[in-house]
Amino acid sequence: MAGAGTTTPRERYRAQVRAEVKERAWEQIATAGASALSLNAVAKQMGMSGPALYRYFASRDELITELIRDAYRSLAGTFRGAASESPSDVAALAHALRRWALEHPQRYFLIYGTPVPGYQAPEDITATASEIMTTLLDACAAPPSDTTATPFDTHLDTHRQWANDDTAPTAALHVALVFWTRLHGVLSLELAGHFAGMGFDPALLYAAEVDDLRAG
Amino acid sequence: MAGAGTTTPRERYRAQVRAEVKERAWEQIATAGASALSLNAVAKQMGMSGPALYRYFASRDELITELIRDAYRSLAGTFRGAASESPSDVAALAHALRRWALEHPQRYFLIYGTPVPGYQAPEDITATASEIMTTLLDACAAPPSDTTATPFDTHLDTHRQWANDDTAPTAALHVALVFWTRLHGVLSLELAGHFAGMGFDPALLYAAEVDDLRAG
DNA sequence: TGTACATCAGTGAACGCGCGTTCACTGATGTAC
DNA sequence: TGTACATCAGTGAACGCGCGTTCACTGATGTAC
Repeated sequence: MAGAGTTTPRERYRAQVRAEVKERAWEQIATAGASALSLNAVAKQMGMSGPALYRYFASRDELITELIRDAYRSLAGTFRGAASESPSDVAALAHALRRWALEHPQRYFLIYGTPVPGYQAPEDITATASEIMTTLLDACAAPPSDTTATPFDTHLDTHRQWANDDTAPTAALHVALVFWTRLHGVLSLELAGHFAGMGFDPALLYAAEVDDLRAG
Repeated sequence: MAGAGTTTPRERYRAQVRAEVKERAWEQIATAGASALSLNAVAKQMGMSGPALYRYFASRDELITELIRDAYRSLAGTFRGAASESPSDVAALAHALRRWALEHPQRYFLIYGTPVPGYQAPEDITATASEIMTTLLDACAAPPSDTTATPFDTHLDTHRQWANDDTAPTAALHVALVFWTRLHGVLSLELAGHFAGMGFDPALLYAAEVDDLRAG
């Protein structure tokens, strides 16, 4: 009966408390920004004393790193789900990305927001990050159409370390990159509120950019 | 001789100290992030006591707001300069933007980085922000070519509050917007370090996106 | 040119605060026989 | 089923820290006559 998947009640309890700590931490980040995240405040909100949390996280830094890890995993999961549901469908990935970003703006900003100088993500996180990129690249593998190669395309062709896939067509690399930068451009301005009061519908701009990915 | 432009030695001194405070503040932001900015630390670095700075700034918040104001003004100035040097040249604006962003990443992030929840910029700052947009729109006024209007174009045509210019062609609105979102997409990922180790040259990707603005 | 006064820059002490984190301890939960 | 022990969650006190900000004060700089 005993196996790797077995969990004792205590283990279950620990996991539960850890999860609640993270939840409250996200709430706090949403309210006051990531830099204002405080273990003591989280503890208070859970009706516990500050030091109690040190049973669950070694330090404030570990908690934040864990949140970043979760954010990446959450996006990777969303991408994986969308890709398996609609294979080779770049637009499906694009809309999954937008839905995810609007649903979890704090997660989005923790990943793509202002970097904190000197912070270096642990290896497993960068691994998740590149899994995300791989999923995207796979979806772009079927090139949209035969367009003539631009100078940047020829550059990309010989600078493709980032794609763990030597066989990917150059056009796919390019599409994956502009997918990333263009959609991120719309999303980050939208989420940061820079479109507030401008009048147009960001969703339509986003959709227009998605359409352009094929044509571009 | 006495006029609005006259400055007493004391006024000049005040302006000088204020400027140095801001300079040190930018350094501190570059080193540890905007949220770590502290009046006391700035004072110490200037060889002064903490309370001394209250002669020059009413509060820490006022200093930060002033930095944001300066950042916007700096970008607006850069844009104005580029636009007057090369009128109607969107690519010139694009490269001015990139140069500015690479030269002042902290300023860039203070404007376009993760927003602090609840912060509302004072009116004169939003005015500078829209001056920036106006400069951009002007440069886009000469539409690149006669392309067929997309659904988003027709949407934009009736949702153009943001353009203080009812006469701007719809195509110009669209170009200005994607100028903004696409270039911001590349820049913010680049400055945040998300291209690190990927191997390709961000400058070429940026240039390719600039080229696409005409074609798109 | 010299004196009397007002202005203002900067200091040091002090306030209250919340933070991260350590530590010795209590009490509850689980384990072994 | 009951007892003896080990494990572990959580507490409260304490530490040192740096923060923003106020206040009474000193000393230098500028102004008026």
